[in-house]
Amino acid sequence: MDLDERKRKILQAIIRNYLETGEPVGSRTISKYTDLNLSSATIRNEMSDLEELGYIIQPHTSAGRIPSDKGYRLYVDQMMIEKEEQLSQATQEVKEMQKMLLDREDKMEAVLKQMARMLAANTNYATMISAPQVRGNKLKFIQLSRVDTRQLLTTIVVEGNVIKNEMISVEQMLDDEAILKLNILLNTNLNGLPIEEINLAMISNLKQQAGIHAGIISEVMDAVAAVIKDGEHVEIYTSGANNIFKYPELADNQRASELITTFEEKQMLTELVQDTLTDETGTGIQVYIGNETPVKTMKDCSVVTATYELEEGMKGTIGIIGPRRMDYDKVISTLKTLKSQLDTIYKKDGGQT
Amino acid sequence: MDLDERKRKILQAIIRNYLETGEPVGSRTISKYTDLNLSSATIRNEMSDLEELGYIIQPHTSAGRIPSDKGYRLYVDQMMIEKEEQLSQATQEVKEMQKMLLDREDKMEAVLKQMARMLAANTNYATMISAPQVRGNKLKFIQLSRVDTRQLLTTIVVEGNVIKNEMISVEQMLDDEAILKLNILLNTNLNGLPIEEINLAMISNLKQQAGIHAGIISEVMDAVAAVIKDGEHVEIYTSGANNIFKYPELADNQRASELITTFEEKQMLTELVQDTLTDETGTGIQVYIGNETPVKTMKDCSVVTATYELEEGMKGTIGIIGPRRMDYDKVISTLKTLKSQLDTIYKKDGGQT
DNA sequence: TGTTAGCACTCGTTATAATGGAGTGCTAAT
DNA sequence: ATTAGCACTCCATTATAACGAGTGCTAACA
Repeated sequence: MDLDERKRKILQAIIRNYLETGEPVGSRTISKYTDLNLSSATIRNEMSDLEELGYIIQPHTSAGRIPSDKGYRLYVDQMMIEKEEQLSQATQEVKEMQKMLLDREDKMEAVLKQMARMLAANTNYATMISAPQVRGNKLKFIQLSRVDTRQLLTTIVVEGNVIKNEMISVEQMLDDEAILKLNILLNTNLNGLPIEEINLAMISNLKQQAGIHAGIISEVMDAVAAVIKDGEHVEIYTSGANNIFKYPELADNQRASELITTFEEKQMLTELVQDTLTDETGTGIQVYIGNETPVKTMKDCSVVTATYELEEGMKGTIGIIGPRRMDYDKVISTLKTLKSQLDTIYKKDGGQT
Repeated sequence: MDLDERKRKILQAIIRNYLETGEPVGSRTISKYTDLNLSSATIRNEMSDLEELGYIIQPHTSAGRIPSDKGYRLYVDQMMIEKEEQLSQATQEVKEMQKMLLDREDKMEAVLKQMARMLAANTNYATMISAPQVRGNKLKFIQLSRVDTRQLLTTIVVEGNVIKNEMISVEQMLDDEAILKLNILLNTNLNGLPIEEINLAMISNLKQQAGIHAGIISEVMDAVAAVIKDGEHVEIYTSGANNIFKYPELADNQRASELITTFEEKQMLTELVQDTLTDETGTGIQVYIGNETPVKTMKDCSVVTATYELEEGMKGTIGIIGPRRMDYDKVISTLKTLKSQLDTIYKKDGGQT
């Protein structure tokens, strides 16, 4: 099953060439391309073997060969091994990003959006990036404040510094003392509590203690519930969707429409994030070739993802989506450095909401 | 310059037909289509006139005619007059939306996104919707709370209920009294103040009073500044960009790529919002045909926009972007009813952040 | 004077055929 | 095991023809 040295070299040459040109590559091309001086006829024989083994495909008789998914897979795996720990010198674009990331005072949302845009511009592929999923599930702080005669503001802070505000309208006016009491009630009972431990009994207990202000407790608890729900929702930013038009094999109406929809709806991209986060291979980089991707609309694409991690448990995903014949080398090394940048820069004390 | 009754009828017939088919329409078709019994030859003469007047165009010598922008313009204007105050019966889709809008407890962001999606699904065009621009510029409430030994939370509420939170890290621990003092300081000085009246002198005054906690005041003021900046940034949601692939005249790579980029970047859409908000025609509905749109990448599209208004000054824009041959009638009436729904439902006490 | 039938003409679209060339597979010679 | 040579395949390109929808114009008609 193993390929001998020569076959591997030829396969590699085919793939390299195809990545550049996007055209099926013939034996004569390879015969000149490689340093092993062989005639086209010899190459033809080898190619015939490679096809039989499933590494390359002939679109039709009398055309050159193109790599199959299996071929790409071998190529990528091999590449990953060779490049191991080389961790490419920071390229120009990565330096730019680094500079950007250091500007931490910006909201994380803005940074991520900007990063997606930058990656897209630099790679000429479509990109996505998911915000770090907040695992923090302990209530850290909860407070009611009077903003207005008729309006109360609830502020809820969850571990990991997720902050949620909610306005509550009240009919009868509350005096400062009542608010203070409610605050004490809420904080003494809820502070430090894992969210899932808040149950019905506890809520009704709180309500009872709140007396005539039970209604307010209800609304506060609704807001807490909303925080949980928000936390489950994965925010995803995308950029460079238009890049798919640069690759004819993706640019026909049918495919383009599907892909654009996928990027726009983002819903389906969460599957990708999920898959990436679970299936950890050690390097934190994953390559999906063609049908391997969990998102079916991307079966004609390749996807390279990297997971990054801020504090304990806060993980996010960066993904690059391009044609099968994407420049895996460049993409992977870019992601690798970017990942390590993120990991180191954000490692200590996390971001803000 | 005015068209006689017959010419107008013919023009209308041409446009109607073209809207449906997307194909150049010939004289024979019209001869049968209309109720004025005329032979194709007569129609041909009339069409020749209409072309000379610039209302229709011949793509090439032996093809039918298609409407020019001027033709569309006449058609739309005429339609707007006829339909005036008819305010179409609520169609099925509008009813759905109505139901959705009543569900006000949702975040406005979610509602708007959902609405864009719905509109896109119902019309088969691309849609955009801008969040109501917050004009509220008075500080309503400002507060520091201790969340943690090392972290303070700033909560800022601006008129119109825009809420902003910011975490501030402190080195030396603050006791409750210090925080209380700071809060009093901030509120007595800033509450009810229009944001633009906060100047350097005032800030340095505050800092002086804060003594050793001047650094915290700085950070709070930064957060206030951020609120202003946020307010200027117009949030725009889009949906149904993929719909452009349903119209061959927009679906070629060049155009599609441009349009997709426009939708993705959203930046350029703000021009549209701006234009819509300023140029008020009374009805609140505006129609841009082809080159009339302020966004140059949409020169092959038509855009119909509606402005909606919540409280005083809080205006937003809904836009529908489709091919020149869009179903103006349906789009306009849908937007009209939707607009009035929004206007009435949200009119009293505005939404939340 | 407005309307219509008739007809030659235009021109994009579609279908069909012809040509070229890149690339293969196989065979026979080295 | 390698290679030169050659027949063969099949896509892509180009050329050619046939088609037909639609026009403009003219002449006849009410």
